[in-house]
Amino acid sequence: MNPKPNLLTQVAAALPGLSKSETKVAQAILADPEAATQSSIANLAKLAGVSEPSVNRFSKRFGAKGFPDFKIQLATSLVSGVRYMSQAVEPSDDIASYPYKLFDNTISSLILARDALPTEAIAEAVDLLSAANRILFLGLGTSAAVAKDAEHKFFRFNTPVTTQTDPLMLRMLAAGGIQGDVFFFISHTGRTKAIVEAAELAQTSGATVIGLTSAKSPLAKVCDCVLEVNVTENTDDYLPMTSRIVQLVLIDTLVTGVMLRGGSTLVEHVAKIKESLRVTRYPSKK
Amino acid sequence: MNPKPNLLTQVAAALPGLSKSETKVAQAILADPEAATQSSIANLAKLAGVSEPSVNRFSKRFGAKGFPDFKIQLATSLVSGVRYMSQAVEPSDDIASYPYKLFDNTISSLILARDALPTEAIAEAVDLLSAANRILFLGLGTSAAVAKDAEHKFFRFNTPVTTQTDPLMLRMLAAGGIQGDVFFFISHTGRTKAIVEAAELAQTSGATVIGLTSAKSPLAKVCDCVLEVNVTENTDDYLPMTSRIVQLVLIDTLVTGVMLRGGSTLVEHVAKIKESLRVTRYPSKK
DNA sequence: CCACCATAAGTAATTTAGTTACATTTTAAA
DNA sequence: TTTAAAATGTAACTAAATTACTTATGGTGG
Repeated sequence: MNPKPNLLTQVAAALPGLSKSETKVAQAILADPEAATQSSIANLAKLAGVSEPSVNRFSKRFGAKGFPDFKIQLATSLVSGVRYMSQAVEPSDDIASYPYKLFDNTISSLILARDALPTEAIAEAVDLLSAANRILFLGLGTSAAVAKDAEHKFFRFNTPVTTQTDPLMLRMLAAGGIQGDVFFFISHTGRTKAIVEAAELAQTSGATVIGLTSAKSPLAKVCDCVLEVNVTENTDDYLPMTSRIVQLVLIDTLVTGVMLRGGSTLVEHVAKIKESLRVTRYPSKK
Repeated sequence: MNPKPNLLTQVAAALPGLSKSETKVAQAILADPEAATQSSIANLAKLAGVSEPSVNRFSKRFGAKGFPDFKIQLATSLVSGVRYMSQAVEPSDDIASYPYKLFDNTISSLILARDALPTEAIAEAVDLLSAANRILFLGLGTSAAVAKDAEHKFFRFNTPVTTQTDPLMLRMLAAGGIQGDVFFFISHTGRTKAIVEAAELAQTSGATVIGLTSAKSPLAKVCDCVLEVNVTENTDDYLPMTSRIVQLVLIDTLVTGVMLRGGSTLVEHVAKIKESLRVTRYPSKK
């Protein structure tokens, strides 16, 4: 089952019930688990100040076949995460499996995305967004929700922000773009005609065009700055889900980048806006 | 630095450049990496049909000190994830650090959320949503974007779906709720007055009230079914980000649950809707 | 086309690591 | 205080991994 008890946690939890030398071993491991996965049984025994068999017994107590096996389990538990290459949801899945599969899939996608972040493009996009007089987040369908979220975030800065989902309005907006405008197009496939056409219009209008899309897509070709997000959705029958999550986190990254660039002034401004919401809420107990 | 190359990926990537027996070893490992972490060098050598030193050489080729070390690295790489619990973004962060921090934070939150999933509540919510005559996703501010996303997802089913962000409309909607309506309120804090009041109204109107919020919040108290999401945002100065991601993935879970419950009929229905979008896109090359 | 060198793979010996069996010590109870 | 059970250590043993060395393979220049 999925909620895997973390070995390190287990060791910590078992501490009170352990014997003298076993406690020593546990403490030695807890002190530097990383090192424990690297050292031999002799080394760890010396470190803990006990004999080798004590370490061996300790290992077995925690369900390992022996010390080497224990080390492997320990190494695994040091990485909090998900089993790699997660699985697609199947009709046979039930409540005990599909929620975990979904979370694992999403987490995997984020990990893959993180390991292939287009940092240069991010830096460039932050520059462009920071310098913008007006920002327009444009996406259709699922990407509309992403655009809306981006609007909410960027709205807190001093720059005017707009979103639009009507294709005709989109065309008009794009055609009327001027220098200082940043058109931010969002499309997972990068092949939605209305979006690509609007991007082309915006491009010729003199505005800056940023695309949050997959590499080499038609949309990517007409952008000044492409934020590549390559997520392979493993859902043929079910709905695409993980790509927009990655998009959202990437937008968080941009927001953060713009804030960092803006310095304390911007941070204060945002804090003021945040504070304005306080009265709309019931006070927190603590 | 952060982008840690996954050992398994590395092995797969190196395949073309490997010698005959090394390829055999690689294939044996790739065939069942899990098993490889458990077996001895002799065992793996036999499995791959090569000699033990070949396996040893193979291990060293990938930067390990020896075979046992290789096994540990392999075990670690099977669990891809985040090493340390999250760190807050600081003003001193630059492009090389903050994007990774943000992704890591998000991933950590998802892992924590996954390990504390309210499965019973999810199952209940799936039942309620499946049986609904009408579903209303209601959230304000950032949660409005989440509601919009939920609407997009559930829209694909046969059930009418609505979102609303105008507080007055919200009150009226809630007051006019009837049996068969499912009001789905989204609020990270669970203390937004407009939302809590609407939930109270909906509750008395006879409709079903589901809340996607944090435990023990005012909103949670007035719900028939509470989907608890406890994410501690570690952003005082910066913006809250990770909570909505967790919310979105939880909504994905509900969508999936409803689909699984609906069986092939519903899957076909969704496929039909998906197909209807094809003509709005430029065709994919392959 | 052969010879030779370089690279690759295997064999066997050696070394290292880990485990087991047993002896000793400690601790707690009678 | 004696005794038995649990805990720990010692030393012998077993298994695993590594190294050094030998044999095979494949490619290149004579």
